[in-house]
Parts: sequence; structure tokens; C-alpha cells
Amino acid sequence: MTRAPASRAQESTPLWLKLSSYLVLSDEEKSYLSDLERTIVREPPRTDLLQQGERYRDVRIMRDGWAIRHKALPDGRRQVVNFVLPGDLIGMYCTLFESADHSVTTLTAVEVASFPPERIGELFRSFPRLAAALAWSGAREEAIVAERLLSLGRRTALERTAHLIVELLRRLSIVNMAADGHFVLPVTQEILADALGLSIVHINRTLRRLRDSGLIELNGQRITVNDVRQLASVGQFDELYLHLIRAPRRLERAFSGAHHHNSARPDGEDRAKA
Amino acid sequence: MTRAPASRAQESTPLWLKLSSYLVLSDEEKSYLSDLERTIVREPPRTDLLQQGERYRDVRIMRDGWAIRHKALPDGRRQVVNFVLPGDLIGMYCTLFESADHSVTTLTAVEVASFPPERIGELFRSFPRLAAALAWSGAREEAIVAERLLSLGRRTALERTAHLIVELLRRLSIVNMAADGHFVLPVTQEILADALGLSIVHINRTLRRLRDSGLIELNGQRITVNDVRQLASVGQFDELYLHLIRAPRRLERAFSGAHHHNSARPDGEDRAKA
DNA sequence: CGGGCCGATTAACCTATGTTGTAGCCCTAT
DNA sequence: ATAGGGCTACAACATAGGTTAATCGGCCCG
Repeated sequence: MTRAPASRAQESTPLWLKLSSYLVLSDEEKSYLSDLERTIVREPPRTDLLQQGERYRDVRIMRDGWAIRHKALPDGRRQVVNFVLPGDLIGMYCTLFESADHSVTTLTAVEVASFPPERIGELFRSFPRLAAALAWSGAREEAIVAERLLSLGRRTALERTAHLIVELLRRLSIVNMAADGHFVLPVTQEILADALGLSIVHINRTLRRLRDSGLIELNGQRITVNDVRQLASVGQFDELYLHLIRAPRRLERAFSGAHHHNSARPDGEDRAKA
Repeated sequence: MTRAPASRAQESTPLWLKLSSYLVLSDEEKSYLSDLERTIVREPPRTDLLQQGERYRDVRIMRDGWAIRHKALPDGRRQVVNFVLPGDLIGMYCTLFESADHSVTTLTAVEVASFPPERIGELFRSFPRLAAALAWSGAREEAIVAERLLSLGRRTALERTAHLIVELLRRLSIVNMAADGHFVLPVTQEILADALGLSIVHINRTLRRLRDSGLIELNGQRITVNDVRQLASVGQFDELYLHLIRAPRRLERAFSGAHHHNSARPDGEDRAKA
């Protein structure tokens, strides 16, 4: 996790890790990013970071902890749209709207950075590659929601559940929060049910089936995936939609020339992935 | 709806109509937009404009006709993610990805404009308000998908169906394609089923119930909504998620002063914005 | 030590929705 | 006009998943 190469030893934040999986960014871009994460707030579990119908203010970056993005029907039925993990942005677009159409609620204690939306404009003007990386992150978020739509519409309960577990595993490993198939899932079965469009009882049945078949193990909030490949196949998981591949060449080309790097050797950048 | 104040009388394209519902745009912005729609292609029904897994090229604007954005599982099960209506963009973000994670297929004969992705960069530099309007459009698209997720996860078949009909009615009226509650729905029941995560038989039953209760009428592809209010209430439709309200004041404020309308040249890269 | 609450678990039962199969309609092609 | 394809329609039956309700184990708190 520690990574202090140059004189100015910045930590690698989850957002940085995530964006780095897409574009190799320069030290200058890194320090701008870490400046965006300067203002940090801590919140306890079960706090609303954003409420459906509410007017919106700052953009936020999840640095540590979990949250859910969810929507509710007037009669209380609820759908979890997505999980907000470290490195994810909250309310990136809400500035464009008069009010939010979803809520964001913390599951654990969290650490979030927040900055005023004007800085997005500044970023687009001065750091086009960073801007592209952020746009990528936003587009990926939509792709995840679309894939979940496919799950709810066309996958069975077992498939959906398997699919979600593999997705979380993949997303968490990018930010170094999962190692050899196990991670902490700070989530009640009710929330899983709301994420997968199932009843709480049926999620329970489904998890039992997955456990009985030896595909996963659960001890408290720790989940262990014994055979990722097989679980992925049960869930018809195809990671294409996560777009984990580096930026396409044509895009890199579009930026070369626009990009003024002095310290960031596009080749040398040893990625301290692990 | 006609709006040709200056010498150059351009037609109002659907995209223009849609963006106008969000921001009042200048004539200059309008003519840049219509320049983007210069290259026009016509395609017959059942044509793939984009295929899952395919590498992506140009950004496209739907000018006339209907298409669907859909994803498929290896075994053929399919989910329609969204309907692409006139004024909608296709593959706006796909440039950022190596390959597309969904397909887009025409339902009717269509007319689409297409332009190379580099122009997006140009647009962001020279026409920040237009850029914001496009970003709004993209964000709204995500909001629609999230709302559909809520439908599939938590609404019953009847509710979902009612909800979708009201949504289409609203979206079409923005681009002047629906009048007093009726519009053309160029869609088979199979496609409706794939959009709502239902079987074709059950969609049939559900439409029958809606017809029997007098809420809608169907003659061929023409659908008439007799009582929008009641249909909306059946579907628990709350239009908040369509974000049809004009841009928030704070955003307008951010742009006033930033907006320089006289030089549309791509080099007008002066530090706009506050 | 004893309540009380929250979440997980399971059983028994129920229903919304899926499946299969058949029929009819309305195009268009020949 | 006839045949075939695509779509709608609907009946009969099957089942995945929902509902209700009861139990159990932690954990907090007095």
C-alpha cells in the first residue's frame, strides 16, 4: 500500500489506483488529484451522504468504507442501484440536476473527500487526461448499472448472486481491498436482497446454495470465493462491462501532444500493483 | 417551435429540442450543433448500429426513428437497456472504452448523424454550455437506466409496464413526437418483454389488463393513453428522474461571463468559467 | 442476570410470472 | 389464391421466488 517514490511522498489513494488502471497518469496529475482530496470528512455507518429529492452541493470521493446508492418507491420498496466503493465518485453529475433522484447511504464508517463542482471545470481545462479518466470512471459506473439491469431482468437468483459477488471481488481488487478471493462484505442480507431484486428470504436460500456447493464461504462479514472461475461461470460473468482494459490507443494518441509531461515517463512508470 | 431569428434559418433537430429543454442555447451554439449533425446516414430497420464486443468509432446522434440499446447473455437471453429516441446520443462514451458492452439495433428506418469523437473535445473547449448540456443528457440517460433497474427489481409487471409507457410518452413529447397522450410505439411485444424483464406471454397478459381497465388503447402500433395521471399512478411514476427541469441557477451562474459568443473557433481556448 | 432488538435461518404455504402449445390474423411473395 | 412468416392471443400447467411466521444466536444495556 505504501508507495513513496519521489520527494513529495503522496499516498496512493483508491481513486488514484482506480484511474491508474485506465491511464498512466503523471506525478503532476497525481498531485492535482490529491489536492482534490484535501478536504476530508468522516461519517458513521447509516448516514445519508445524499438524499433522494435533495438539492445537491459538492462532489465527493469515497476514500474508505462502503456506501450504497439506492432509490425508493413511495411505499417503501427499495432498490440498491450500486455499491459505492473506495475510489468511486458520488454525485459527479448531480450538479447538473436540480435535485438528486437517488440516495447514498453509508454502510460502514467512511472517509470521503469533497470538493466544489467548479473544480471539475478547472480540471477539464487544465488536465484533459485526468478528465478523460474521470469520464471513463463515470461511464463505467453506468455500464455497471446496465449490467445489473441485465441481471435483474434475465438472470436467475443464483446467477445474479454469483455475478454480484464476482463483480465486487473484481472491483475491490483494483483498489487493493481483496486478496486471493476473499474480502469483507459489510452488508446485511436485506441489502443484498435490495440490490438483487429478491426477497430477503430468497437471498438467504440462494447464499445457502452457494455455500452448500462449496463455491463460497461466509464467516461473519468475510466472504471467501473458493473458485472464482466457477463462480463466474455460474453467474455468466463476463468482465467486458467493467472495461478494465487500459485506454484505447486511439485515445492515447489524441492526448499525446496535448499532454505536457516532464516527470512522468510514459514507459518507465513502474506500477506498484500487487 | 420554429425559431429562426437570424439570417440562417436552421431547422430544430430533436437533439436541439431536447437540449433546449435544459438550457437556453444561443444561435451560435445551435449552428455548431447543426454542424455536428452534418453527416447523415440512413439505415433500415433491424440494423445493428453497434455490436456488443465491437470496437467503436464515431459518436452518433439519433435524428429520426427508434432503436434499442440491449445486452445479451451467451445463451441468448436478452435485456433491452433503453430505447434510443430522436435526440439521443449513441456511443457517446464508447470512445473511452476498448470495446462496446452493448449493442444498438434499429427498430424502424432511422436517420442518424455521426461525427468523430475528437469533436467532443473541441466542443468542451469552445462551447462549455453546450458541453454541460450534453453531459446533462448523458447523466439523464444513466438516471433512466437506474430507474428501469428500480422497475425490474421492485415493481410488478403491471407497474413496470405502466411506468414505461408513461416514460416514453414524456420523453417523446419533449421532441414533439407525442400529442395528447398518443404516440407510435414501433415495438413488438417481444421487445417490450425484453425491456421489462418479462416473458412475452406475460407482457401480453399485462397489456390486456391495461386495455381492459381502459387505461390505454392499442391500434396496431399506435398507443393511446386515456388517463396519463392514472396510468402514472399505477406505475408509481415520478418524473423526478427525467430531470426535465431547466438547469439549476447555480450552474447558470457558473456560465454567465464564461460564455463568449462571437468566436466559435476551436482555438477560443481562453480560460472560460469562473 | 434478564430483557429486547437485530439479523440469520428455516419451514410451510402461496402467487406472480414463466412455459408450452395451439390458433388466428395480417402481411408479402409468388 | 395460396403459402409462409411474423406477430398477437389465450388456455393449461409448472415453478421460481414471495410471504408469513417461528426459532435462534448475538449483542447491548439496564
